[in-house]
Amino acid sequence: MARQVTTTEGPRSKRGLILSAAIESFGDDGFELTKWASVADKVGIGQTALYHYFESKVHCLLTIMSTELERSIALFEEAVADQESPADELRAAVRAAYDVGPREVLQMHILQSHMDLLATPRQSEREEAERQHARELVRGVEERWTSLVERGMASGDFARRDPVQTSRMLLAMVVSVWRWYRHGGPTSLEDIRDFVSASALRVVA
Amino acid sequence: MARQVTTTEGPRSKRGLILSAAIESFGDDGFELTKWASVADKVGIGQTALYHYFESKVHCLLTIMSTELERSIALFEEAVADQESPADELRAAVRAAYDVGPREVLQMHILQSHMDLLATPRQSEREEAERQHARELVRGVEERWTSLVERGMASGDFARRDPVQTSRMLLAMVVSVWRWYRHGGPTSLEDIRDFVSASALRVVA
DNA sequence: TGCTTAACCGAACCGAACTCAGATTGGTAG
DNA sequence: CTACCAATCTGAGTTCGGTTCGGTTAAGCA
Repeated sequence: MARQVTTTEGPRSKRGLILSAAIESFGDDGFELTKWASVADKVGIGQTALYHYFESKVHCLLTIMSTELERSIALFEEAVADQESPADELRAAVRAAYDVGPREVLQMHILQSHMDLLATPRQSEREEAERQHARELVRGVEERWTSLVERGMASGDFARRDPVQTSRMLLAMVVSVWRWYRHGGPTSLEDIRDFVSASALRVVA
Repeated sequence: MARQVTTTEGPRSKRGLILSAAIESFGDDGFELTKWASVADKVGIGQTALYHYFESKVHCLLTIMSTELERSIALFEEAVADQESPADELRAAVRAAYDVGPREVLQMHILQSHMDLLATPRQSEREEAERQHARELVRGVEERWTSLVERGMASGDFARRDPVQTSRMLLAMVVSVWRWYRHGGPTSLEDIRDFVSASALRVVA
């Protein structure tokens, strides 16, 4: 019964507003705790209007996750390019990972908290497509970190070890922050970034 | 409207069976995807009988999380005790973290996937109590790792850095595994344990 | 001015967690 | 052996929130 869901953005589309509202609610209160209807309220439309833009609450969540993954990859690519050494690449990658505003903090938090949603297939076609897409992006992130590590090992800058496991450790350190970090909290992102950066370099040493 | 929920185990109590069934379902299929009623089916009781043992589906989840946290702490304590050096303590702690059977793998997976549930208060009193308890246990885990790190820094075995941030990095590496590891998968827990152990030592170097 | 279609809505639907008002059952005291 | 109490369990609802149905409104455009 494939519902009609607008995929191209019209001029008076509220898709962006819905996404922003959802990111705030999902990020602050949690996905399960936020009522889908409350997102509609925040935007100022009826609940059913949401289904003009997203097939379901989960579809909206998956969209948020994909968006954030795409942004992360883009920033990673940009940061890593034109670096002198693998060590510089690693530093740049970590720096890029924490080059975020309040909104991206929430998005990363949402992403990390619902990663396991990507593991099991979805009933609806559109949701499943979005899930596959997000999965590919996650894969892309992992591959980029792994190949960064491999470059470092090849050049002799990093110690030779299993590059997949190594990149997993690095990624674990980098993303773990989003589980507890809150914008405006006691620790600054700069401090975190520097600490993670230094730790990461020691892991590949 | 506090419902009567048995807290002491009677001889014909099915609490343990329910927990086992729930761990399997929550772990394999995910908490949100498993129908609470299906857990009742698995045990062979009516859906409503569940409420004799747990106030809600979430209460059951929180109980599983607390149980696993208690087990982890106990094993940590046992492992760390009587070690020669802080480095040995660290090795022992990592070893203990991966000293698990199939059931504990699922429990750790469930625990890690729903950590953020501990962040926001619950409506029901009993759920809230269980949540606070789990929160305290998490705090306990963090404190133990931090104090391990502090001991190492004090003795000069570990480099002097922020012990809280350091322990966060270590913990991130150790627990990140439970997000992707599945019992019977391609990588053995021994390999993982050794790799994490070595990486952890480099982080504190 | 009519036509198309993105955008929207009220009312109804439905599934799954949960409540209610009792019924069994097994151990135990008399 | 019987009466009784507490633990254990149940079928029949209720609730709540995401979702569907069957349309209406309004912006852009020939």
